[in-house]
Amino acid sequence: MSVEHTLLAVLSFWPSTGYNIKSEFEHKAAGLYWGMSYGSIYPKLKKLEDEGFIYTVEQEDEGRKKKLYELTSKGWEEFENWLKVPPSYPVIKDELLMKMSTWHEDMDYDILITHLTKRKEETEDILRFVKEWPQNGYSYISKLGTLSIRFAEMRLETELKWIAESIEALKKDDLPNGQDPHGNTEKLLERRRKAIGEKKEK
Amino acid sequence: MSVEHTLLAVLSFWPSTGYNIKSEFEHKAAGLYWGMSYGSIYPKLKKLEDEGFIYTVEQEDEGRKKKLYELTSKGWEEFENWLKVPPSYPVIKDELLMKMSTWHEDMDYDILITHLTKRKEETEDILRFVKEWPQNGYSYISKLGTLSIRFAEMRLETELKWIAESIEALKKDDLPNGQDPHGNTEKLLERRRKAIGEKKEK
DNA sequence: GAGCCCATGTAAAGTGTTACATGATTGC
DNA sequence: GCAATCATGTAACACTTTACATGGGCTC
Repeated sequence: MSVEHTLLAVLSFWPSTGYNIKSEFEHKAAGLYWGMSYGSIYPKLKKLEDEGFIYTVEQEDEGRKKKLYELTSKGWEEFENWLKVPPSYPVIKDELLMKMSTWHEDMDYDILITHLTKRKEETEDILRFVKEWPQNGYSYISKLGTLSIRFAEMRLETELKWIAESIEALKKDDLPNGQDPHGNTEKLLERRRKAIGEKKEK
Repeated sequence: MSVEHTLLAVLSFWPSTGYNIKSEFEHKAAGLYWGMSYGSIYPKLKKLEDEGFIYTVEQEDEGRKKKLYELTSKGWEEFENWLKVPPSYPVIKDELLMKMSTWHEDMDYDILITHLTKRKEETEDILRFVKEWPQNGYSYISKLGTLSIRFAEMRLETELKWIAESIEALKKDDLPNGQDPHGNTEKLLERRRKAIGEKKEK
């Protein structure tokens, strides 16, 4: 029931519309929140309303009609009970790590360096945002929110450090030794060459 | 097509069975890989075989009958083309951060400390595994695999550092100031109390 | 009046997990 | 002989995204 609880959590800050929730999640703040599409948000909001966790505060004052949702007492209770449940361990899907750790020696390292460089730029962008966010003067960030953001900051900085080290190592071809007790590196290259019918280069 | 490519990547190391792939992913190595269930693995392997990316090497020598899958030349090609595609930015779903940043001041901090402590233990377990893995003498880890593991190590150590700092801050009630230009903290507590009909404590 | 952002919603397609069924072999 | 592990597979369910439909207001 995680999407529902995320919605309750967002609504705990202040009453919001479905559209608004989506935009809040758009810049998704470096892993603090994760994205949701309208296709999940609107039906879930309706469901939460049907079940009595939230209610609509119709708004028409600014010309546009929109549906503001607010938590009911049942909604607050559900939200707070969810807060008390020990969180499950985070899931990280990092394609770069997957690719890097399955990269093989007949594949040009330069392409990998390109991937790392792209990642570096993206991470720098997010880090810049994360650093400015708690000082922009208008966003609401609670004391504990600041602690969470501190984590994002530390994590992103660690990542940049690792990227720099990795690019260095790749450029100098100064890579650490792996662990290959059964000569797998060679076997892999042989299997590959046999399969694609290539003769050994170098 | 990400699950498919993950399967090709795993098979690039050596021919494997569906069962074997699942076990490889079981300890999922700190975010380097992510889990898959039999319900995805077996149908996808069949699909990949039908499409000519992998083929079966029937095995019956050890009593048990199992289906070893190996990459075809088309499979190697597809795998390597996938390696060349710039990876998308990682998705992190961290419920602890979500809960922490939406925690409010009428919720007992002790529970949050419990969550952090649990997370600390889980992270320590994984870190221990990650550190021993490249030195256990039997696992195959390529040079680039070692670099990836280095990242996992750094990330986990950063996390532990942040957890320690956060627990300290919570215990001493020495939290950083947030950013609250519109008095949202108070508004939130008022909305909540109004909703659940509680009078202000403290 | 064209294009863009605000705003709500749905149907179909895609993707994945859970739970079960089945059966052989190994270790105690 | 019984439990655990090895091994393959599927059907039903859950969950999400994609793509579309709709319409008002704002700005140039």
